[in-house]
Amino acid sequence: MTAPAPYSRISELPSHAGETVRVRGWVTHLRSSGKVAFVVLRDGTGLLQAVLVKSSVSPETWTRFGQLTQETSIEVEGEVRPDARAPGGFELAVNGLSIYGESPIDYPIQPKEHGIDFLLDNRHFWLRTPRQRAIARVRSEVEQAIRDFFYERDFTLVDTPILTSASGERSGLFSTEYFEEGTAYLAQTGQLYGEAAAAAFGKIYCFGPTFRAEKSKTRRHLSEFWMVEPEVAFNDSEDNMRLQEEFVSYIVARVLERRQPELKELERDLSKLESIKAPFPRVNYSDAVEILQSKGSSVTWGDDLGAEDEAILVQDQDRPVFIYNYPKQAKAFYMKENPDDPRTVLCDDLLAPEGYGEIIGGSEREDDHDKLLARIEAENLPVEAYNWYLDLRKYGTFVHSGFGLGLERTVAWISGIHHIRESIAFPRTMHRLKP
RNA sequence: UCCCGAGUAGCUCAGGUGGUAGAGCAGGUGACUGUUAAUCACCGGGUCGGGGGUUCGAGUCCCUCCUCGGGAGCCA
Repeated sequence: MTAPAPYSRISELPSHAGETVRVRGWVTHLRSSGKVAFVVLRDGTGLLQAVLVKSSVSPETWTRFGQLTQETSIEVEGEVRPDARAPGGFELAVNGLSIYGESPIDYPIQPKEHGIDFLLDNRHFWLRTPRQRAIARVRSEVEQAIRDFFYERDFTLVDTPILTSASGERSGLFSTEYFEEGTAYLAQTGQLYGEAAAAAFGKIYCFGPTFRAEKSKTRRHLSEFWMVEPEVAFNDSEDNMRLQEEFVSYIVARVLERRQPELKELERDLSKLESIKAPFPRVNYSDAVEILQSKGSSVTWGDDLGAEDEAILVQDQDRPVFIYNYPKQAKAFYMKENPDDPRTVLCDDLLAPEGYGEIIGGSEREDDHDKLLARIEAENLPVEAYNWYLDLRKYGTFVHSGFGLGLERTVAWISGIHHIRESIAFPRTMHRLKP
């Protein structure tokens, strides 16, 4: 009795040419020509064409081929051999086939066009398709690049709470009951906690899911999205922007270096990514308003910039653009007043090219206790919830800056996909909680 | 919340001026020894989103509700 053939993943097959191996996976295509049959299977590392010749397999094996349907999970055993006609250049000459789990004929995803509602309802299956797997791998690479970037630069990762009492942003909050403490809110940002941690470690970042109950229905919004937020003690707003452009350039370079097959699957124009190198253009908010007005926009000084305005500012740019120092009333309470123009705050938005919109919002934080307290009161925020945050300005206040980068927007931009919902495995949008 | 658009077979869609529905793919059966989203022949498949109205008659016209999509605002 001989030992069973070893298992191999599809990507490893070229190194097993001439050997007999077993491969496990899911059926993606079936073709039959009477006495020769082809099974294409997927195992997450690639596609394998397995060939069955009726005269050289057992009758039982031939019968089992007839029972296969799309997405049946199977094991095939056979000899690996090079063949130019096979996808990947190698195929398996099958001598054994076993079925792990059958798949009824009503498997919903077909190799054809589907509508978006149908695909989102079947997201758990949609993930199995080549394009969606490519996006997910780009996302995974972006996340790893984010962690490596900060690790290499001696930032400490600090995980911040998701259940919070105070919020950092003004937009919609998800709430839930919290024991005897009243209402808790799902975090919209980890920033305030990050600021506390920056005084302990100097350089920190947090990275996790954040929640916005905004009733937004656009291709740039999710109600649950991932945000990475570094916070650096003694960085001013200029240092902050330099960190941002270095960070974004690093992420793009990493994906270009390691995810070529995925970018090819996504038909991404690589030249658009290759030009993403620091430094990025910087446009002062006031200058931006003048530019926009000269191009016919109706914005007036003091307004936040709308989606159309942002599109105008990035058109013809081959890399992201900083818009910095917005009016105070357009921005959050924690941003530091600009000493050179107190109507504005020291902050920046980083707008991605090709119409992907704002991928980063950053600022120097208000480090003056009294000014910060005045802003909290002016916004009618509950001061008692911010006492600990105000304490940071009372006990050894320090210049510090940080920013938040939206992971899904960044992944959508790098992948070149139209809608942000495909950049996370199970998107949460206004009208979708399943699957 | 506001402004558009769409709901017809499992999926993607077509159905001038009202006369109770079609195609492609998927599925079933058969043929084929090298297929690449195989090909060819035949077969089955529908509460036309729900409700109300006009009409002899509504997928089609009117009202209403629901669902979904696109966009705006807000933001990452």
